Amino acid sequence: MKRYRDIGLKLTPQRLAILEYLEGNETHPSAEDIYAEVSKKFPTMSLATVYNTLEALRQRGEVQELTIDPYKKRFDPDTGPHHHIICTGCGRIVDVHVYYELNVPADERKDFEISGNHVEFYGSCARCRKSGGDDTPEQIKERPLLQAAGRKSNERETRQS
Amino acid sequence: MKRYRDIGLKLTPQRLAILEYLEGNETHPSAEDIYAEVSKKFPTMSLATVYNTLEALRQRGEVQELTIDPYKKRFDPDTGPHHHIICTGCGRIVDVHVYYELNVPADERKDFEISGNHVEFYGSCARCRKSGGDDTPEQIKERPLLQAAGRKSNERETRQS
DNA sequence: TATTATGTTATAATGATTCTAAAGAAGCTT
DNA sequence: AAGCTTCTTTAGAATCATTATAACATAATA
Repeated sequence: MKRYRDIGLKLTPQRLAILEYLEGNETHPSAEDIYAEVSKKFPTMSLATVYNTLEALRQRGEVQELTIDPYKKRFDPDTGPHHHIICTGCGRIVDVHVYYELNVPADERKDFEISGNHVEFYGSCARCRKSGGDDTPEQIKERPLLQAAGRKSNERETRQS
Repeated sequence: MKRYRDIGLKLTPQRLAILEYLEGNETHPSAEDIYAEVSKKFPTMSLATVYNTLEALRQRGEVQELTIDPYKKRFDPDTGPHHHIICTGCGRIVDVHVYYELNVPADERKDFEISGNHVEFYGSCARCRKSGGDDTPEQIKERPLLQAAGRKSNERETRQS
């Protein structure tokens, strides 16, 4: 990830710590997750700083905001094109570095000009399949994260691209 | 959409109105949108009723909750498998009824058992491309909905499925 | 039509995120 | 290395979407 100075941001210790935590991180942490970790090193730090920094980075294309988790935004330092699988049991997210050719035929495009795409896969991770979800966050225990109904992986739709 | 009784829900005028509004609706409304409309007919109605009903329907697989809009949940009465394009200018969402074969190779699957998928396309609608986005919601004017960085539609990733 | 389980309502509570205003620190400029 | 200016941090309040609560109302059913 580029150094802050290169992208027009002042370099502060807090930002460095956030950057360091994010660098190569594949857990797709929420702002809270980042705060929990980074505030160990900077106990007086404010959650707002995390949000500020994330937003600054996002605007400069240095992190991407994932909307796949209905409970909160998750952040991904990998800004290259890739997709994700989310565990509907515990919310764990992993990367899928596969390229899919996804064309939208004109009659389905409704006059939109398409600039990008992102595939969300739903599934259940090894741990959740075994353990009955012991480490499942409370939130999810109460209201499990359901995938889009009917979106079975091998059901067929209208046509193939 | 099935009648409430068939899915174990009491039929109330409020629910009927919500159902009616949702039936065949392709705008992917938020809870607030639904409330705005339905409360015209039932002025004493509470937003909570909308949320309750949506949640009840969701649990029974009668609507699906979309997480594509970072500002709020959007609801879709079409529970068959399909995908979406969201306008990064104004947040409008349209359906994409196309089937894509999306296999995740074992080495990218990280022990997940995949049960479904959903493709989010980002783009800009005809209206936004012309009008400079005059009808863009305040929210989005202030902080435009950015698509995942680098997720250009024709960039190539690791491999093709 | 009485009973009972459910649904509705207003309102309070929650949780994630954003805003505010004051105090602090980076990065110049000298 | 001191001063300035501007950006950043901070604590805390504010906001917004969403969920919970508890009293009241009503649909389903016998």
